[in-house]
This record gives sequence, C-alpha cells and structure tokens, in this order.
Amino acid sequence: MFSKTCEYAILATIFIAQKSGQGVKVGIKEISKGINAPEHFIAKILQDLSRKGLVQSVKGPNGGFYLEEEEKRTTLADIVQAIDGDSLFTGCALGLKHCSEREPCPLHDEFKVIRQQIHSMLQSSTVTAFNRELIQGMKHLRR
Amino acid sequence: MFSKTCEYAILATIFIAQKSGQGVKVGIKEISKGINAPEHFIAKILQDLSRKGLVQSVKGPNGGFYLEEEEKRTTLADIVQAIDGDSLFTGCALGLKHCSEREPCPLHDEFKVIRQQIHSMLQSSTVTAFNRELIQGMKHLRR
DNA sequence: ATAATAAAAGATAAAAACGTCTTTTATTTC
DNA sequence: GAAATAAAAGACGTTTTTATCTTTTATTAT
Repeated sequence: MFSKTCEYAILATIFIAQKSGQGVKVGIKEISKGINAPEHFIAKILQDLSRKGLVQSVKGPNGGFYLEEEEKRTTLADIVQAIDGDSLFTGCALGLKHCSEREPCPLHDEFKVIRQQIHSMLQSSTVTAFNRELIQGMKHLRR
Repeated sequence: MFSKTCEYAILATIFIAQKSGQGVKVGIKEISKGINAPEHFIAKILQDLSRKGLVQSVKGPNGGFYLEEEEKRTTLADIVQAIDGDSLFTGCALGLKHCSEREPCPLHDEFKVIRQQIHSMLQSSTVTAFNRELIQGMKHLRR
C-alpha cells in the first residue's frame, strides 16, 4: 500500500504531532524509539519532510523536531503525496500506463471507487487527529 | 498496491483465460506480447502459477498455457494470495506488526473497511469474467 | 571562545525486487 | 529416432528500496 519509507514518515510525523501538542520538541532518538524504527533511516526521512516543509527542525542543544500550527493540519494524504507521490491516488491498479476511462483495465471501474475512499480517508486525517487517543493508549504507533 | 510480479500474474492469467475461452493454448511469446511484459520474467511467474495449480502448461510443439474448467473460476484474490501473500487482506496499513482490534494503529478502523472492499472486489472477479469485454475491446490488458 | 548537543549531509552497504540470458527437459511431428 | 518446438530450470545482472555509519554544520550553554 505505502512504501516502508512512507509508513515511517506517517508514524514519525504523528509522533512529533503528539509531542508538539504538548508544546515540546523531540529528537530523532526519541522518535525512533517511540515508533520503533531505525534511527538513521528516519533521520533521512525527516530531513526530507523538513525540506518539504511538513515538519520543522532546529539543530543543537534543546533542538529537535516539531510542528508549526499550520503543519498540525497536515493530512496523511499530504505525507503520502510527498513521499510516495500520487500513484496511489491516480494510478492503475494493474500498473497499466494507458488505463483510463476511455481504455480501462479490467479493474478500472471498481478500483476507482476504492482509490477515492483511500484518498478521502487520508485526507480527512490530520497528523494531530490522533493525539488524544494516542495519549490515552487507545491507539498505538509502535511497530 | 500489488507487486509488479503480481500485476503481471493477473494480466497474464486473464490473457490465458481469454484464449482458453476460445479453446486454444497460448505460448509465452504471445502472452508477453499480448500484455506487453518482459518475456522471460513472465515465464518465471507462470512457472510459479503452474506449480501452484492456477494454470496448466504443456511443453513441446503446440504446447503452451491454458486453464482447466476449474481454473477458469480462479479469482483475482486467489492470484494475489498466491503471489503477494495475504498481507494486503490482513496486514496493517502502517505496517505495524501488533496492530489489531485490541491495539489498533491510527488508521486501523478506517482501513479495515477499505481492506475488506479490496478483498471482495478481487474475490468477486474470476479470471474469465472479463473475456467478453476484452474481446469486444471494451477493456484492455496492454501496458 | 569552547565544549556539548543535535540535525544535515554524504558515503556505503545489504536486501529485495525486477529483469535477462543460457541450458535442460519434455513433447510432438516428420 | 531426429529435428523442431516450447516450457522448466538455473545462473546471472541491474535497479530500487531499505538500512547503517561517518563527517559536517548549526546552535546552545557555559
């Protein structure tokens, strides 16, 4: 569904969002422990998200990652778009380049509906949307 | 969504199904041209599908691939299961190993519905289901 | 200023996915 | 039974993805 990189990106950003909701920055070590993912790998991913303006970072003591108010309204769809591109939202289920309304693959019509549902699921979830449930232990991020 | 191998497997099997509907066997060259996929690669995939009893093959002159009556009722879900396993049908959207009703990830509830829809879409499509539309040019397999 | 901290950047490596080429085996036709 | 055909099997190569390690740069606190 998503690449591993994208899964990590979503988990890490939700983790940062949770901390940012509490007004604190968080370092890579804590993030990687919090979501149980390889430290250097998610460092790379966060560099990327940072460049793309989805998270903020500051170097040095008391540095770390956090979200601006605006970034707290980032949706999971935005993250997927940034990391995996929009193939999940627009691509053919069978990987046909020319698949379209005019030249549909066998799954085209059925898949169109599902694709749309996936998109709206991801678009209706901001990265902060899960803060309460995560803090209360009703939802989890650890792999 | 699916691995490339799985996409090829689905396309190739639907192609064979179409020919088998016309009572003829079909060789790898014709299949690979028909779905515009690398010849040796789909040969491997078909070997695998053959071992798993999803397609039949015979060697030598006038040999090729075809489907038994029973195999014409193979569903796309069967193929996905055989090639990619059932992670698409049962796995967590965010790749969490322990994600479950008891310990759900943030997307668990919403994704459960979508996963189920994907499964039933694939289960309700047999490999022969598209024969008519393919022959009439209303659906396509070429990449 | 200096030392400590933490992210950024770069290099490298391991694993998996994807793809190609060659040889072998089975079958058919002549 | 020899030649031709076509899949099976095996070896090999490339690319992408995933992961790790090291060095550099920016920031803070002393």
